[in-house]
Amino acid sequence: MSKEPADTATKILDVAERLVQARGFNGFSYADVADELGISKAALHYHFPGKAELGEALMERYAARFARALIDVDAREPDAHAKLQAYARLYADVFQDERMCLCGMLAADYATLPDPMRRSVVRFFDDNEVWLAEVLDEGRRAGTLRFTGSAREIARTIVSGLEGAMLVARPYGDTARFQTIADLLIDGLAAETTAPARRGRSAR
Amino acid sequence: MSKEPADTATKILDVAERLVQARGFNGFSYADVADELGISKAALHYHFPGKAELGEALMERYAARFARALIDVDAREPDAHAKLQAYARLYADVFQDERMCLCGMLAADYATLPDPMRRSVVRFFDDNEVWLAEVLDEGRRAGTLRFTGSAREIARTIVSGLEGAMLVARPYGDTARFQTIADLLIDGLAAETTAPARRGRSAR
DNA sequence: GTCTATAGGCAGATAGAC
DNA sequence: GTCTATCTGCCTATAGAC
Repeated sequence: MSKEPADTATKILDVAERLVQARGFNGFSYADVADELGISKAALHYHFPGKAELGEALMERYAARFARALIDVDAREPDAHAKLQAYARLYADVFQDERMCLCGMLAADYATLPDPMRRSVVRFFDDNEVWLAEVLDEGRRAGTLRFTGSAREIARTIVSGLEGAMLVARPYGDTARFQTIADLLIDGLAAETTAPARRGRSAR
Repeated sequence: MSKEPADTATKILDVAERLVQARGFNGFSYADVADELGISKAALHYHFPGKAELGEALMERYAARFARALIDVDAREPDAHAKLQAYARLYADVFQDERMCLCGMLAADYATLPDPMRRSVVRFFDDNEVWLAEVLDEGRRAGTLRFTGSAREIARTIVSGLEGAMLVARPYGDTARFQTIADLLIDGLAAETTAPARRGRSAR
């Protein structure tokens, strides 16, 4: 399903997305995208008036795609721990050909971003934390996850841990390096036992 | 100590470092630095022939400063857990006025960096992992840290966890957000108890 | 929708005077 | 060491023909 020829706007977004994920928002140009697609820069400006608008469209599509992926995970995985692993797999899937998570990359470029893009980046992290916190609470209620303290704080640790794992593993071009860290985060922080910040009794 | 007037080269490095940490390597220009110091771009080129050389000098100084800081930590903190906390504090100190860790930021810009800078970034992460792994092993031997599995993998999780925490917390301009995650990483991953990846018996 | 042509600005960098 | 002046090239963006 959904394998139509893909119109120009979509092709532009595809190429731009890959370039931003690999090189950052200040590391690619309209010329890069135009050359790769064999069209003129003016054609890009027809579809996206300026780089700011292109960036917004990029974020909008990425966030929507990610939201759909989370709904899929909720539908497919019954267990909270499995949901966390599926969540980490979403990141692992992105971590190909030198790509960062789009929002992780834009978080690095944050100081130079136009305001609408900034808001999208923050919203992305917020949404992810909310989803993760719900999964964590759900797992704790069901007994498949054990942790002490705030689910929201664990959620933040997972988001930033996965973003950081991509950031640091990318220079090594090493998927296994990312995966090992992701496993430690998920299995160590949220499953089986986790040490509370101070003086908590250990689970099990 | 060491509060001499600071020569031009040092002032250039100071300004450039802050700009790179805040805006990324592709988000600042010679003109930015020159304007802020009230000198000409040509003067910058006298001290650092090109942006690549400036970047290398930036990395060199940053790595040396970080290495000294680790030696200080080793000298001041007797306990492995305290060393980890002091290590996290090094990151927290950097996390001011919208700054990222220099190497975290350059990891994001990695695809666009000249080769010598790339090597410096990787070396920085390698050195940090080696130091952390030694602290972790030392703590395990002394009984102040408890974890199962490879110290090197835990070390990688800490490095990327702290880098990711900076990356994600920065858009919120929230130091507490960073600190909470750092505490969870250090106290949860390396102290007291930590769950092994699969089916391990829990410590304590 | 896509093109060519071009504007206008800023990037990194150099020459040569002081 | 630092300056002014300048170069060349790329950047984002627009105008107007097809």
